[in-house]
Amino acid sequence: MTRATKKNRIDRNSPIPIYKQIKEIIIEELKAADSEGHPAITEGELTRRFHVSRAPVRQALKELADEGYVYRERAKGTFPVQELPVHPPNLELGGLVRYFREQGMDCNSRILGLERIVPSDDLRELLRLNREDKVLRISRLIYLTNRPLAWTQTYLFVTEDFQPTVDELEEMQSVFLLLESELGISITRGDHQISASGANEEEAEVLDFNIGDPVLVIETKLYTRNNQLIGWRRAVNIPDDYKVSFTVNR
Amino acid sequence: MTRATKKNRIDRNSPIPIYKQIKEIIIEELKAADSEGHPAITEGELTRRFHVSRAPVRQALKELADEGYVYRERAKGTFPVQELPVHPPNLELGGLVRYFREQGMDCNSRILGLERIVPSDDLRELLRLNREDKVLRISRLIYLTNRPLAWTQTYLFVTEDFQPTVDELEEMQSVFLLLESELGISITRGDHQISASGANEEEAEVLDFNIGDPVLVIETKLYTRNNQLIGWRRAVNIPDDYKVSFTVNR
DNA sequence: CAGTGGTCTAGACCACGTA
DNA sequence: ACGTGGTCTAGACCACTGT
Repeated sequence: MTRATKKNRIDRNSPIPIYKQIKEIIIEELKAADSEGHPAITEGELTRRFHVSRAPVRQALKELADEGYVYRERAKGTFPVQELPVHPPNLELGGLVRYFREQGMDCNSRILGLERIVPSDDLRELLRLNREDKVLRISRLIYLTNRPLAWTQTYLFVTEDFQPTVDELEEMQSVFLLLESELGISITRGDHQISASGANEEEAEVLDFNIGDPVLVIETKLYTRNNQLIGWRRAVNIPDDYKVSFTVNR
Repeated sequence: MTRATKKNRIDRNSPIPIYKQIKEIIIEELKAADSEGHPAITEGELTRRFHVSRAPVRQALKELADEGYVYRERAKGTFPVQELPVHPPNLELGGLVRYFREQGMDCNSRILGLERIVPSDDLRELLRLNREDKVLRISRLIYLTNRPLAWTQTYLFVTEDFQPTVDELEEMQSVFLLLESELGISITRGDHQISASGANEEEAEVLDFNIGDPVLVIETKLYTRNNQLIGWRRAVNIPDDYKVSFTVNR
């Protein structure tokens, strides 16, 4: 720590829980640390520093460990991970365009299609729909520096009164945000399946790619908070620019 | 619940923590449930049933939620997820062969190469090695029903006295298990990057595939428990049979 | 209103690592 | 011997949901 004034106070009147405040403070300090020393955070230290009990301190450290900021070793201590985790939201749901923009990259998207259709047999079966049910289909092409990056097709089983416009969708950058603000439905779980295949004719045309050239396909089952399967998405990605990265801790 | 005798007792003398015992019992009951009713587990119910305090019950339910067995809604309750999670260990580290075998599938593997080599410049830089350092390279071809499924090349920076034989490796099905039992080093974190590409000449030959046909490539940085980068792995997978699947909860 | 999960307190005992 | 994180107890108050 290079001469930094450390925050030693928790705001007990804040609506933000104590453990979250502690988390934020620690993340800030990890970022500020010049990766030289090994500040070795301990529970005792934090309880004394903030005058709180162990529970919020433990919850903070637990979540930091889960998120890859620190690792904990019994009887040794809690240590910062060298490279702080970055989270390209490859597999988060929505918000890809916004993420690239935040990285200062030239990224935008265009809605290719927006309609209510009768789903294919496979999709109807997957979503367990009746014969007469229709789904909302949103087809979106995402560009990075003016070159196609990914083509996503999202199918949602929602009430007819959810009628987003193309403008709204391009504005919001994510159907899911719109779903949340308009219907109060949030998508909180995604079952992803990643595979590689050769671009078919349609995909090649949309992505301005060659037929048969390898593309990365991510298919996702979309679930609401109460774990109702509400939709499905297929994303076809140009592999040169689009890679999925993430971390698995054991 | 179809007339099942419920376990209502925790073994307080067991070395297994209470919350884990509770977790196991709940998982069993979720599996046994005929997916009809919605047993709605609550904290109060469990504390009364097992005569324990809230802490272990909360820890059990928290982990079950993290693992996708249940979801929790404030002021409403804790509810089972319809489809119980399955965990194909695509991205777990090692043990792929064992997994397929447990599924009753005909899966085996062959060691194609096992040697200590001077790493490429890229790899040396990635692992931050000195010019004279050597790494252990293990090349393994995995078959499913006698057809090539995946080709993995694992590079580990370990002391010279770790000298596994081909037999040991084919026996153990995973270098990582061997590492753990021989040197006490466990690999606990993997940073994965997934992409698609066309098979190059070498990959095509090894996998008995066509040059340029799409393959799924998973490159992984391997870390020990103290988050030391100890190795790197490149897995080239036949996409018809090998898909990566996993769940993201928010 | 009673019941739920979310947060917090102030203690306790333990296994394990370091010195 | 001492400090660490892991587990547990027995309370407490809160916001929110259902009736």
